[in-house]
Amino acid sequence: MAASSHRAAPEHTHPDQVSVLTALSALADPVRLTLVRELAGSTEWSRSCGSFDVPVGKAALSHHFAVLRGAGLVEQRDEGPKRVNRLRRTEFDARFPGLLDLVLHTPDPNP
Amino acid sequence: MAASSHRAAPEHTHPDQVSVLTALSALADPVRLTLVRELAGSTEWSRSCGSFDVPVGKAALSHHFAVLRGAGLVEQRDEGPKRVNRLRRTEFDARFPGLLDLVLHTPDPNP
DNA sequence: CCGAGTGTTCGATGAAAATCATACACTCGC
DNA sequence: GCGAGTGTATGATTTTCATCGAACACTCGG
Repeated sequence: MAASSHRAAPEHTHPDQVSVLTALSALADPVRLTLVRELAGSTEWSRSCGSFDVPVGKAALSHHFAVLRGAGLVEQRDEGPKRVNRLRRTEFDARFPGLLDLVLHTPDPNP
Repeated sequence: MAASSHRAAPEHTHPDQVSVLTALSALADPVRLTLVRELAGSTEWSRSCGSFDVPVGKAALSHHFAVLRGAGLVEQRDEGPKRVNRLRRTEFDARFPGLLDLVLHTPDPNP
């Protein structure tokens, strides 16, 4: 039979149901910004939650991924014991054109 | 002689010195989002701080304008006893192309 | 020179959000 | 079925942020 997880599938919010305020709030955090950027530079479904280089414990990390899911930014799927991620580029771009590009390609000012 | 204020001129931050995180954080607040939107629909320098329809006291309002100034979103000038505002559209657009348009023209999802 | 109008500053308060430590749930290789 | 690896849930702590009230500063018209 098909290999399937007995674990509860994570709840996802489609970008179309996300308000501007929620989208901005989700991105207005240094840790989540790092996650999104690192995710954008990786192949889809290639990164598990624990594979990101952020200075927080795994509980906080789990929380941040929940926020990103709720903002329609990230999709997750269970793969064995790991939960792998994908940036919802096309869907999010359709809802908020240019926002991801901006966040990904705008360099910080010189101090 | 030229009419001049003896009041301390407000400190302004140019959008070029603003980080993505700061810009997003400034916009990720319901009150400030309202201010920016209302400002976008008005003639430049036509709105004093107190002329906005937001449900906060004047102390909080003053704080929000300080944040908007710090994010390079708003420019202020003293005009008599009032402090009048202007949305820094061109400059902010040059630094964060599309962000203001997005914030101003993206409708909220149907509940 | 007063008084009304307008904003800012300060200190305190309260609510929201991030974080942690711990305990739990699930998957898989051995 | 154990045990390691991975992520979630819960509860407590901390930090951050928005807010308010009151006091203060400035401008202008009388």
